[in-house]
Amino acid sequence: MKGISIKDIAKQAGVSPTTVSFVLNGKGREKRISEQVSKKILKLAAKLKYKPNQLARGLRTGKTKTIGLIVEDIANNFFANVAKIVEEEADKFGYKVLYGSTEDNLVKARGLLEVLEYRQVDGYIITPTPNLDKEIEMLKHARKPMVLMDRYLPQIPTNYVMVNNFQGAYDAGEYLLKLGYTKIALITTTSEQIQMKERLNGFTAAMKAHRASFPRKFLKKIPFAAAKDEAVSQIKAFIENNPDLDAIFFSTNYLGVYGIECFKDLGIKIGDDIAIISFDDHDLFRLHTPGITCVAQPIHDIARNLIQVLMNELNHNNQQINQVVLPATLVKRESCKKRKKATVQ
Amino acid sequence: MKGISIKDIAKQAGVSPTTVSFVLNGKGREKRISEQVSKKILKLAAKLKYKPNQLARGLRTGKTKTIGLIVEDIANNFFANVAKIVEEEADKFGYKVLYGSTEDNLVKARGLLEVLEYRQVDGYIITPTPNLDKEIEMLKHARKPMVLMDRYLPQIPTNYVMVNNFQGAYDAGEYLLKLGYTKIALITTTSEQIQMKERLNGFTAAMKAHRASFPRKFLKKIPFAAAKDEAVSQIKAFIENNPDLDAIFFSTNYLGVYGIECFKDLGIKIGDDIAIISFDDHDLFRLHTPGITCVAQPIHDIARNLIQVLMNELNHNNQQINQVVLPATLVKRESCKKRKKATVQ
DNA sequence: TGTCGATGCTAAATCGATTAAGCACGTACT
DNA sequence: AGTACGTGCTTAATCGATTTAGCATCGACA
Repeated sequence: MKGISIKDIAKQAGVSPTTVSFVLNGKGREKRISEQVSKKILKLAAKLKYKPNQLARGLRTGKTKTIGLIVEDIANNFFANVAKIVEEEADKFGYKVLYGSTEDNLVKARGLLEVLEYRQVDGYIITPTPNLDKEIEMLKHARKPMVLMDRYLPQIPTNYVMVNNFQGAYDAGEYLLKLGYTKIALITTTSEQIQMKERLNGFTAAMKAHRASFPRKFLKKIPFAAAKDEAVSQIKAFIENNPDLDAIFFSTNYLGVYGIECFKDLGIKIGDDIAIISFDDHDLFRLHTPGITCVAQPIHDIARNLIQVLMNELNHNNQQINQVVLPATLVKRESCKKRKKATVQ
Repeated sequence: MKGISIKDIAKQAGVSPTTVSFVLNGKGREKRISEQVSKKILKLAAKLKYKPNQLARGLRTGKTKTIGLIVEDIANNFFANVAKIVEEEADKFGYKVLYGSTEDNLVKARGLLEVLEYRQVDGYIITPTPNLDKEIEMLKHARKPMVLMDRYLPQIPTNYVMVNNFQGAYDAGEYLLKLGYTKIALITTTSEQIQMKERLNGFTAAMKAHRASFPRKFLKKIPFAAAKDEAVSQIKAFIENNPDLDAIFFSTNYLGVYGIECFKDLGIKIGDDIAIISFDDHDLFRLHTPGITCVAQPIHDIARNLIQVLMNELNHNNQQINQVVLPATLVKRESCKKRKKATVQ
């Protein structure tokens, strides 16, 4: 039942556990263990299928080779995809991943951080919830390797990897204008988090840059905490109260999904009756008829950079801060068509 | 930098580490530690923000309170959703989850199992890849708490939690027949895994039960290893070569997604020109226009049962085998309409 | 003959918790 | 007075690996 330990090998080889440890850690030469003894130990280890107990090793070395991944929702398309690549990339460096979803809830995030600390993870990849500042500050102060994703905390300089939210939203806004749309709404959340602010800013900037009007009433904020049904009915009401709209930009994937649901229920034809763009890509957007134009995040790059930045911290413990901002890509599909009269060239 | 240990508390409280351990483990009464001392220790622990080192605890007790979750693909809708609930449920029992994706690849699965063993996970939730029999057998032999999901290995009696694939596929087939479709194809994979076989069997059984014809040429198997583009083009070719088809049942979610893509490319109208049903539900299916009828798996129930079965093993180490088969639900949407002449009542 | 250095290995402490065994003291009971 | 028992705590071993310090042995060399 119990596993083979270094002691078992030592006994069978007629040497001390120390020697076994040296050899199995590749320090045979350095520690001047003879070739014969080394070979014997290596053979025995293979024969007995020795598996080093990572708990014992971790206890002694202080390194668990584990990283904690805190996402908003592992069942969400975007986070699930990032999680997958993160796991693959971490594996290349010999690290395993413990994950958890916060639902963007501060209490859950605190709980996760606490558990990860208990478990002595070596580093953290964190999607911060609102008001997580204190906890992040503490991790930073404790010099724990850490990198934020999807958003950052403006008050605290830390490593992060994100998409360029401003540019993505700007491109979306500009694209709609160039196609000739003039009455464009932005549907976003009430969340005060930086990524949402930047999407709002990017969109507004595009409107300004092209001297397009963006009246207050064309900005709809859905309470972040709203359950799905509530959100859908608010979006429906907004659409019905603004029949003159010709385009809508949804600032995040689930709002886009809700939006599609609303149009479906209301019998409004996307692409013909109204143009839409959503932040984030999704199978649903690609395969929907009509296809939904979107601002896609570079998921592979995000995940790879997350691990790269974290490994940098883990290995060199340098205090240089890495802030990676990756470009968003506007993926054009049929939900936005060229209007007859373009107002902007 | 270093954390507070039981020794630090002991020193400050002027007692031995043993006493501290007893109190913090709630064994104060049982071990006859006085109220005063208990209180003092509890206060100190709170004040110093003591976090027990799970490595040390695990090393001593042999329990890591960690479970390994091996899925086919964490980025896949179905697995991501299960993973989320698994994490939540495990958390209720104080367990954390280490995950990994196999891509249904034997070598990757072996690697994951090895790493999980190194890390001394207490139990396993496994989506077995083909030919993983030997490894599962070994885990079983070592009496490791384990439960399989999504599929099982017919040769090895183990715990598992699955949807009723036969019934799900049967219901789908029968439903199409009752709607009046007569030329129904099944698109599945070449995978020989049990869940796929049972879906095929269920579908065929429905055809037989209603004396409907199901010619060989209406069964299309897409090589499991096929990349997405290859799979899509094979499905396209199949559809074009069988213009007389009036309905198709896709045996798994990604095939259904590919199918939708094909129909979109080919300009065939789902619901009007052809009826389709897919196994597994998906946002995409719900929000597609027309909505895609599907055989939904009870994701919450699956995840809850997985944890329940595993906790049972972990706590009682009983050798009773738990095999849970949960009902699939046919979710009716617009991709299947009633034909004028029904051939079956 | 004595010292020095290299060679090849080992003893023992350590990481932080758990836990079996037991010690010292006080009280009660015969 | 002596025994027994209950109370309240401690000592020390243990889990399995890593790592520092150092012990023999041998040959070379003065």
